[in-house]
Amino acid sequence: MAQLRRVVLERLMRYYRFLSESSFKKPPQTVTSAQIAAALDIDATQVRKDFSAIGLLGIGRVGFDVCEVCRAIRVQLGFDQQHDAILVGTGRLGTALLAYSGFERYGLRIVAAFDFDREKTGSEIAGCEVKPMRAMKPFIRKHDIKLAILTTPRQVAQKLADRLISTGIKAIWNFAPTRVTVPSGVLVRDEHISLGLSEIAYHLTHGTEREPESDSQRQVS
Amino acid sequence: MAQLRRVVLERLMRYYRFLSESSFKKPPQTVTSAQIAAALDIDATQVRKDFSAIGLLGIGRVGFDVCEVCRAIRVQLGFDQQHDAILVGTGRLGTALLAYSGFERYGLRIVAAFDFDREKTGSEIAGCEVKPMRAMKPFIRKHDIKLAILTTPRQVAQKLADRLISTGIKAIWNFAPTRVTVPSGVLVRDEHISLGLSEIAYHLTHGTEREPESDSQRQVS
DNA sequence: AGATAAACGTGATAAAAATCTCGATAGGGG
DNA sequence: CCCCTATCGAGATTTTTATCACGTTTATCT
Repeated sequence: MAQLRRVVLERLMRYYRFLSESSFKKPPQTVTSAQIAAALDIDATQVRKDFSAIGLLGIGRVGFDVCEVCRAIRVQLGFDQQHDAILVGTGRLGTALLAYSGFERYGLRIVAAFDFDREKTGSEIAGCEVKPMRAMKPFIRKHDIKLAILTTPRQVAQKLADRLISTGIKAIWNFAPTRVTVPSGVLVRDEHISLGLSEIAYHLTHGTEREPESDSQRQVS
Repeated sequence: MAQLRRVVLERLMRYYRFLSESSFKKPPQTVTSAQIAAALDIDATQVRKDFSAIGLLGIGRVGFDVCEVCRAIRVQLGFDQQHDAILVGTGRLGTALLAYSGFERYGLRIVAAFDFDREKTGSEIAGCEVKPMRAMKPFIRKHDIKLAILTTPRQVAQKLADRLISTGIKAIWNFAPTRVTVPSGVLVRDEHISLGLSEIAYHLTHGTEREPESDSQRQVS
């Protein structure tokens, strides 16, 4: 199977969330591409193409089996496998992520948190132990951790990323408000909330006068 | 000037952050498109095209004036104007956003927070008063608020969005883990962190075997 | 001053993403 | 049983986004 592109992965996630939350799991447990398309504001053809890309076939006049779709997405995105992660930086955002229980359904479990601050180490946040930074390297090695969630201040983000990678981390989910550079073979996903602000500020500043050709709902993501 | 597309706005934000943080503001205060390109992993031509789109011209053999670039981006993205926002839902993520002081430089100020929880109302979070939900409508009207930051649980997000819009809100920055549907003329920016998880989980599950055609650094977002 | 080279602006081109079109398939009603 | 139509699959097309190619501008060196 060909490499799935990022846009496809993100749409798969959207389909998955929609189908998990929706009432389509009641009998007859089928959904059409048009229904998904309408709910998520995506073209129906696009939905079918994405499904086709992960080997899902629908049936004419019926649609797709919801359970089968969810299962296929789980397999593709690896939600069935348990991924243990550590979190680095227990500021407010780090704390919020530790407390968020929604990751478990995607196979993600945060097994430890690390911080420089002596005041914090030793305590627990949302049932997760906060350890001192010097304990990080042995912990990663011992538990063979592959993913780190970076929620530190901007100034130390790159330095910590380097440290994480030298210890064997293969993916970094970066919430620090700066870009992090990594060698090939390691994945970084920068989650800059400030990018969203560019669109919002622009919209508020330049008013609502977009081309009025469409009266449909306006949605971005 | 033509409508700027979302990808362009996001890149402008990245340029702005990079130039604000960087040392290019020292004399001679110039930067070349190639320098920006290298730092942000964007093609240099793209940088020049984006600058050209907001009316910025560089000079051959020199590059661009850093101050002028920053000013132009600020003007385009409206960072010079003050945008007052309210925050709805003072859970952990809401609290983290209230405490984040980085928005001010983009002209965004959170002037009040609202919550259903009687325990929280009346208190202050990071210097921002938490008010009861029934005070929301009069507050929006009185202060002519145009932007709301939505950090509620999934179940109430749509209902509150509807309420916000009926009161005159023109843009919603949605951090609730669900999609929010709005009428035309209102902007929603959904900030789903779980979308990032799709890419990370896929990478961890399917290993690092991407096409090895490029030995450059791997960076997304 | 003229040669040189770094950097720009922009039209042309390529690649990626989204959308359209249409023949095929399969339930449901007569 | 056969028609009708909702739905699918996938090739063709369009739109958007990114990259290339190349002529122009401008500081620096001799």
